[in-house]
Amino acid sequence: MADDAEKLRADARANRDRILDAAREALAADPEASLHSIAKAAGVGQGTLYRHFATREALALGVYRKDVDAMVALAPGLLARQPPLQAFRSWCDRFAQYGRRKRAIANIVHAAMTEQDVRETYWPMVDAVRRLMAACEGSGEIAPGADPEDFLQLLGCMMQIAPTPEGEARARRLLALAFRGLGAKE
Amino acid sequence: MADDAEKLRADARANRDRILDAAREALAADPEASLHSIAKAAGVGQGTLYRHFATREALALGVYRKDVDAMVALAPGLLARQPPLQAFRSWCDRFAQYGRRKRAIANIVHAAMTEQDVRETYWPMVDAVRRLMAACEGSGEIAPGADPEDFLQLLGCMMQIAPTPEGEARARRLLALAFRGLGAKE
DNA sequence: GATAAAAACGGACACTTATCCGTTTGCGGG
DNA sequence: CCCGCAAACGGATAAGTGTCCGTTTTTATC
Repeated sequence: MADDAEKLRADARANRDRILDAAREALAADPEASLHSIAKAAGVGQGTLYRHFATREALALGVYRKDVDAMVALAPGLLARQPPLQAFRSWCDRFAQYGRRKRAIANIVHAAMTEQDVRETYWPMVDAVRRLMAACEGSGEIAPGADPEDFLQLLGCMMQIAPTPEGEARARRLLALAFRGLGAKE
Repeated sequence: MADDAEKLRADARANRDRILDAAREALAADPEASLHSIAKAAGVGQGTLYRHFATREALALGVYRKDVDAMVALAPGLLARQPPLQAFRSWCDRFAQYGRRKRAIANIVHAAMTEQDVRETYWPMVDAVRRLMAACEGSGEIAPGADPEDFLQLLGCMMQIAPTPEGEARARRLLALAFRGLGAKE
C-alpha cells in the first residue's frame, strides 16, 4: 500500500514530500497550475519534479491517492449498510460526482484506464466495482456477466461531464441508463 | 452548408485552402503533427494558421468535415434499408468505430460537445441520433423518452477506447449495454 | 573520517501551443 | 489609375511540457 517512496535516498524522500506539499496547495488554488511553477514553489528543479512524477496525472495521483483510496474503501461499508443495488448505485453516484467536481480525479481515472504508469491505481477501483457488481448479481438485482472494467469506463465517461446543473442531470440519466443496461430493476 | 470561407479576401481564401491541403497531408502522416509544422508546410506564418483555425480541433474539423457530414448523412440511408433498431445499431457501431480509428474524429466529437467554436458541428450529429432514435421509438423497439445528446455523449466515450482487439470487444459490449439501457429487445 | 560509486539534483534546452502587433496587401471609391 | 484602409499576414514572443546531462550529494565501505 505504502509501496511508493520506498528505499529512497533521504534527500530524495524529502524532496518528494516537499513536491507533494507544494502540489497540494498549488492544485487546490488552480487545478491547472503549471508543473514548472509547482517545482519552483517546492524549491526543486523541474528535472526533480519529473523524475518523481513522470506526468501531471502521476503527480495528481500522489496528491489525491488518499482520496481515491477512500473512495475505493467506501464500497464495503455501503454494502454492509444497504441492499446491494442501492449500495452500487450510490457508490457510482458519489464516485462520478466526485470526479466531476475535482477534475484531477477524473483525469486520474482516465489515465488509469489508458496509461501504463498509473495502471496500478486501476485495479483497486476495478475491484470495488467488481465487489459491488458481484453483490448485486448475488441478490439477483442485476443480470450476471457484466464486466467491471467496462462499467468503470462508463463511470470515467460520466466524470467528464461538466458539474453544471444540466451536466449533473445528464449524468444522472446516463447512470440510470447504464443500470438498466445491467438489467437492474427500477 | 458551404458557409465557411465565405466573403473572404482572395488571398485569405487561397491561404485557407493551402493550409487545409497541407494539414490533410500532414495529419494523414502523423495525427499529432505540430501546428507549427503544418503552417510551415503550407507556406504561411503561424498567425495565419491560428487566425483561420483557432484550435487543433477546428483545423481537424476543416479537414474532416466531409467525413463527418458523410457519417451524419448515412443515417437516412440506413433507415431506408433496414429495420429501425438495426439501422440505429449499425450506425452507432460504424460511427464509434470510425472515431476509434481516426483519433482526430473522436477529438472533434468530444470538442463539439464541450467547446463553443466547434459546437455547430454538434447539431447535425445530434440530429442523426435523434432521427434514428425516433424511428426506433416509433416501431416500439426502444423505450421512448431517451435524450439523443445523452446517447451521443456515450458514443463519444466509446470513441476514446483504443482500437485494439480487446478495445473493440469492449466497445461492442458497451454499445450492447447502452442499447439494453434504452430498452432495446435483444 | 576518507573515498568512490550510485543516486539524485536542477537548470539549460528543444519543442509545442497560442497570442500579439507592426507590416503588407487586396480592393472598392474617387 | 491610385489611394486609403480594412483585412490579412507572419514572425517575434510568452508560456507550458518534457528531456538530457554535467554536477552535487548521500551512503556504504574501509
